Amino acid sequence: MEPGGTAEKTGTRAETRGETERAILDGAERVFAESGFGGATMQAIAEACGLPKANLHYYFESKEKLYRRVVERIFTVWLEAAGSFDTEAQPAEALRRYITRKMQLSREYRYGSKVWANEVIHGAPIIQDYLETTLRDWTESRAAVIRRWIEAGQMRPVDPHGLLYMIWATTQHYADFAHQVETLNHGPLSDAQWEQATDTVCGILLRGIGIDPA
Amino acid sequence: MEPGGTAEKTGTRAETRGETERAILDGAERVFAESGFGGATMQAIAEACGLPKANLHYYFESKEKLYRRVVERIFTVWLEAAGSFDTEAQPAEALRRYITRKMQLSREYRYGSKVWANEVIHGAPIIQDYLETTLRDWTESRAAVIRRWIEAGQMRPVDPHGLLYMIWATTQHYADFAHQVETLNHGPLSDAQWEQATDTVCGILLRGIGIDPA
DNA sequence: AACAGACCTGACCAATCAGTCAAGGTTATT
DNA sequence: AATAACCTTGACTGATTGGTCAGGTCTGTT
Repeated sequence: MEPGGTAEKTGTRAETRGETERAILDGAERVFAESGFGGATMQAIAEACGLPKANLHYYFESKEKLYRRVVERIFTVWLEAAGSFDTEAQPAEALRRYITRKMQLSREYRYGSKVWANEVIHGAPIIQDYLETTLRDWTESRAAVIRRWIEAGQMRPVDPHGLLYMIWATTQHYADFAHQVETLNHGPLSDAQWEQATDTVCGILLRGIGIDPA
Repeated sequence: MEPGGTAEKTGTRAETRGETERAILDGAERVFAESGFGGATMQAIAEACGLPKANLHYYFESKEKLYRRVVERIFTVWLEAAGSFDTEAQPAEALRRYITRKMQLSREYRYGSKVWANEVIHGAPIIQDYLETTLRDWTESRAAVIRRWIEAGQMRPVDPHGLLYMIWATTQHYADFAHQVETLNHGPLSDAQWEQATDTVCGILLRGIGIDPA
């Protein structure tokens, strides 16, 4: 069989390696999301990405190291989602963009979101350092932006952290609790339903902080 | 040793049995919340409630049966929290009461909330039937109440399900993501901080649906 | 006091898991 | 073509797990 394990055509060593690693990460993300860290088995991850179990240990030292990489990946995606806070001066457009983007990510990376939720629920045993450094810095800088908007009279005075938590909670709910939402909806959300959900979240949150959505 | 295992004084058989069962359920709730279903071990639960492992199997047939009882317990508590929907005619007071109560429950039953979140994240393998029957019925009846409020012009027209999801997401966030919140807060939330968080959630959600909080 | 039935528990099993390893295959380099 | 480095994998292992069970203890009843 080819070195890549799957059927891709030959590339450079580095390319092939990168593809294999990503395939493992994708499979692991889904299995960790569906079973949790303790419930997931390396065998199940191996089957999810079509590789023999021993091969996983060749690319990732241990189950824990693999898990850490999965969590780091979704964290990075989320951090990048908040460019709007820096580029937009007006809270209305900035927040609408951020919320919309987070809703997109909930639809696109539902497994990653679930893995993160799992990790935090269990007390963040693996990524506690990220919470205390990167996430804390990021949060404080965005809270400062919100505070400036309030001082400039561009929005109603609310606790910045409380507002951020509400944005995270409401948008990630559509990924983490997707199963519950889909059960109550008698099936997956359609494109139109995702758009409506985004509108509802944006509308309530923006009006809630005293901004009339155009 | 006494029949109750722990040091309580003798009571009737039924009383003692009830107390032991509750002690096991409490310990199991915490362990399941901290480690997930797959990660939790019967040994850890046994230690959490100070009973030998074999004793657990005397009171609860299997790990799965015990888990189910834990999930059912928090579900029941939540269902009872929504009396305000029935007794209050005005959306302002009804919703404020419901949100406040849910925030209280997030503080008081943080482990139960986490177990529920875990279960739903993993696709509700154990309590799918509850989602399709009890929760669905409950949700539809509350959505109908919200629709009546909208028709009566007592609140801005929003998707009732979307609003319920936002209430659940924002209130349960303070239980499920308590670890993240506490890390960013440099410690557990004080009484005053819980009150402020409740005010922020109530204020934004109520204004968001066009109700000016008195 | 004696009996029955409920309750308790240390010791034990079969199954499963993360991780290892040695042997063989493939690719790049000279 | 020869060599070295990299990759793949079936088979194995020590440790852990959920669950069992036989034999003991305690409680209520007669």
